[in-house]
Amino acid sequence: MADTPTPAVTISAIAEEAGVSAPTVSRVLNGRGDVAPATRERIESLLRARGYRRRGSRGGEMVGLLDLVFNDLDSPWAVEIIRGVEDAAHAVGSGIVVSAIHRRASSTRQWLQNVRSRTSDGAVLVTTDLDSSLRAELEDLHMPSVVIDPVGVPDLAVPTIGATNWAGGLSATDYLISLGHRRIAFVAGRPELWCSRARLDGYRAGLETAGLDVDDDLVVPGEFDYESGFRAGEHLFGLAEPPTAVFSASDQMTLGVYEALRRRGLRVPADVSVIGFDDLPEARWASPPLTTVRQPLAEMGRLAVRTVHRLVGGESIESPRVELATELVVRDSTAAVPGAPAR
Amino acid sequence: MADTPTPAVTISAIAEEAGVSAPTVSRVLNGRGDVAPATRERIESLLRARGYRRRGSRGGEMVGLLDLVFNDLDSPWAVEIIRGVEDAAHAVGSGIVVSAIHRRASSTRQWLQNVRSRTSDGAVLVTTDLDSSLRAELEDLHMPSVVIDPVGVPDLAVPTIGATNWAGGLSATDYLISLGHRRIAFVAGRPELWCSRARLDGYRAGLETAGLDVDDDLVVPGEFDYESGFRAGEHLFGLAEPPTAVFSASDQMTLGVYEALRRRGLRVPADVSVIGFDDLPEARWASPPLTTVRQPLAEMGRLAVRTVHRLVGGESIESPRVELATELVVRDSTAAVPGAPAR
DNA sequence: CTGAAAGCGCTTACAG
DNA sequence: CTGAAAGCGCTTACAG
Repeated sequence: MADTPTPAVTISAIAEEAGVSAPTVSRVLNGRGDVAPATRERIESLLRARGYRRRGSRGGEMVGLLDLVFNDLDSPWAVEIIRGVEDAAHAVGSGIVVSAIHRRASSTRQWLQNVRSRTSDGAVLVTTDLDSSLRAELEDLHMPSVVIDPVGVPDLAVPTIGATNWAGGLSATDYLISLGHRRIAFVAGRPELWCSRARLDGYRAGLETAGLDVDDDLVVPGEFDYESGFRAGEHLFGLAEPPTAVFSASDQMTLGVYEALRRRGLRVPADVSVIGFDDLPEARWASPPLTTVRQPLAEMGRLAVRTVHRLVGGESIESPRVELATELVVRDSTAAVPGAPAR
Repeated sequence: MADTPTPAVTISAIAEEAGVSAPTVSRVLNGRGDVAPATRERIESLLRARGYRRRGSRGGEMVGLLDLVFNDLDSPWAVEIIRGVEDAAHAVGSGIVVSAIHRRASSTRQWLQNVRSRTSDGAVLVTTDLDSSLRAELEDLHMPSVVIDPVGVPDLAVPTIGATNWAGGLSATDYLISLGHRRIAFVAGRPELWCSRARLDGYRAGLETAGLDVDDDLVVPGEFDYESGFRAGEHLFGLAEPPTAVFSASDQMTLGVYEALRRRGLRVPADVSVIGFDDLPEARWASPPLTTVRQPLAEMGRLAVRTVHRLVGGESIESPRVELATELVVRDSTAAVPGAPAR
């Protein structure tokens, strides 16, 4: 996607290639109705193929705009990323255009049209699942772009930025073990995403390294959201032999676990220790404040901007994927395993 | 700020007025060094006064970009507003450029420069305190703009959108009274902001209407953030005669109150009822889920976009300020006052 | 439906 | 330091 600065794609270049005059191409671009369907077709595909972008009078100059694209904006990490991206973009004098691909088919077209016409210098995509047709359309825009991917899709042709999910899973589990816990449950994330798998594997590795068996009853599915965390908590503490600690693959699920525990009259951390993943602001404000594995989302955003910027400047990127370190943040939701008192 | 579409401010118009040639103005605009200081000065002030904006070849056409400006992005309502603004902007085919005025003097200049050069069609400002010099500079940009103001500064020359803070304060208090509470504390917000005053007055009105005295010991200062809420909670429940209910002027402070109560071993809502203000996502995920006064932030964002759009189109706005209704959202942090048992 | 011509807003050498 | 001239990318009547 990071094509080297090719000889300016202008309207007249396209016109020549299509065997028409410049005004005709202009008409197509501006959606005027009076163009023969066949001609329009030919010109449109050429426009796409060559990655035509409006540039006004001043040549190939940068326009000082970066697109920041989310699948949708409800994700609780959205702001964290926006903050990092805004910060880094500001530092290089760029503005960021944030948008969400609202997943109605019709508006995707409209959205692409908008992106195309604002001709920003590059794009940062934040997305757990870009479907492949959309991906192709994005390529047609010929914008240098990088994907921030807190959840890990390591198979793109585009540079990707993630976090060390496996190591995060390991460190949380290690910590719980160091506190004396032996029955440690894991609430997993959306199973189709790589990061879920990596966090789970980190958890398993932690147990195995300590010589503990992985008890499949203590590994419960989740969807990353509050509700599934709540259900997981209900299930786990309905068990004949409940865990003494719960590690969940997202902070949101952990908040659901809190609520399940509260309803059963169990206390964090006196009765049960709990660890989350992400370190969203809500982790700090939970009661008790939540021990969690921090994902450096803002930093990932900053790196993404620096990376697109290098692509815009024609540099090539050495590694197609880089993962930033996660870090265990210990707060008040974890404690040594309760002595041995029957609960 | 909403000037009617005047006869195109072009480089040559400015040149003529300044008594120089167009290339000279162009040089000033592009920050070339080779312009006499006096000339540059004259041209710059003319540029500002006329509200010059780069437009490329296609005339006064709209560019499909709206600036969305925050003081900074840590405010927990930022995303809510972004979501509403993005949604409405998307609907009219605009992109939104999100930025934060990082409050270092130097970068404000830089930021204004960026805003000027991207020539968006209008601006939505979200801000609790714009200092007046910045306000003046913003006016120089000659962009139609509206202020979203969850905290209420009703003295601007710009259309403002807020929420019914007083009514919200009243409804929360009423509800607590209806539950049988008589000792109801209020944790106030930043005292210099109008909204804080309005919420406090709503609380007072609620008590007075019910024939209850306002006990000044139960009105404690806060700053809207978690920490001040925590301190307020510590204070309130260190009192000889603590309240049976606490209403705070923000959800964040309420989460601080939760933590203060938890540390004292008091339960929500069995021992103490608690109400917040804002209805941020964290309210739903608190444990127990928080009863709170909802501020329709996304809706305020949508309305802001519709309003700038009308200004861009040259329409005039009937009311300089509109307040959207707040709404009490009852969840699990409130209950009838505990019978009479000594605690 | 399409092109030749004129025009617009801006910028870039070039000369002084 | 500044302007006259040429040029660039694009669009707008106008004619056919």
